[in-house]
Amino acid sequence: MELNIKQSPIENKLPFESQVSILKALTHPVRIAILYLLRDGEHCVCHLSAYLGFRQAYISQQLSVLREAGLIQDRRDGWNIYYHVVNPLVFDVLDAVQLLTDEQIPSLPAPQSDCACPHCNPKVGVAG
Amino acid sequence: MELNIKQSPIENKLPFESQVSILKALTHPVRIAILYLLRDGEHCVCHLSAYLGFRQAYISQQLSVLREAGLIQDRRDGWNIYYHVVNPLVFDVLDAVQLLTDEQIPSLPAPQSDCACPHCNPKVGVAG
DNA sequence: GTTTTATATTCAATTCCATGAATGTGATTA
DNA sequence: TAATCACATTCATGGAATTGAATATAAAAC
Repeated sequence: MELNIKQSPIENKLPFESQVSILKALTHPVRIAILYLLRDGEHCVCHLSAYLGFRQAYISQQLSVLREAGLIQDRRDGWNIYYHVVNPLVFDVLDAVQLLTDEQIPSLPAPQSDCACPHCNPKVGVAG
Repeated sequence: MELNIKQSPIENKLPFESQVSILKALTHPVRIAILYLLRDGEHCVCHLSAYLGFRQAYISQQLSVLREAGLIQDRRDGWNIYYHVVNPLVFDVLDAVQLLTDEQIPSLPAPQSDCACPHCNPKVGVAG
């Protein structure tokens, strides 16, 4: 592929389109934070919402951006939908950006509100 | 730093702000192409303009975005202004994104128009 | 000083992104 | 079937990014 930007012969696509679309999905503090939370495995939406302190609908909006970029996938289990990172190479991108900026590595958050999902409350509240 | 997004105690800044600002600067095909060209060393604006096939003013606009993000710096030498990458770690970011997308690595471009800068035409045209 | 040369900036129009609010959907339980 | 639960989507508005066109600037040569 040539670095000639203006025309790309057949497909009429700019080069770096894939890279740009990935980067666009990453260019958002909440979405980065979601990926950090998913670094230790899958989490349900209510979990992400509780830990980040945002409304569920808002988290869903951000999840949809990451999902449409192909960075995460969902899996239903009963009432909950669990999200996980498709390709852990995305963390190499985040790590590289973090190294470049030298911004501190965030630690795992304390939840901003209660999370009632089975992952957070295993086998609690079953039959009183 | 906590992953709590909504408030950041003193400075009233979101976490990941630095990362996001870097990623925003990278989220553009022409700017990525410029960085690829700068990977083999500094280049003047007319060189970048000729090789990428864009007007000089447009290239300057994109350069200013990269410059304000702290990714590149300029150096004047006579009539020309040469740009270079400040921190080569930025290429680790680009490489990581490239690995993630599996988009082909672009080769060095052939120029889209003539470039008359001293780097491209060393000691040519001096005194006839 | 003026002119030239390389580069930078401003302006304006359009398009794209962010996000609160409201509502919709699909699986589950009864 | 209806009700509930977790989650998704749509809509509307404000703000930011994009980019062509025109103009400005700063250094160099005269």
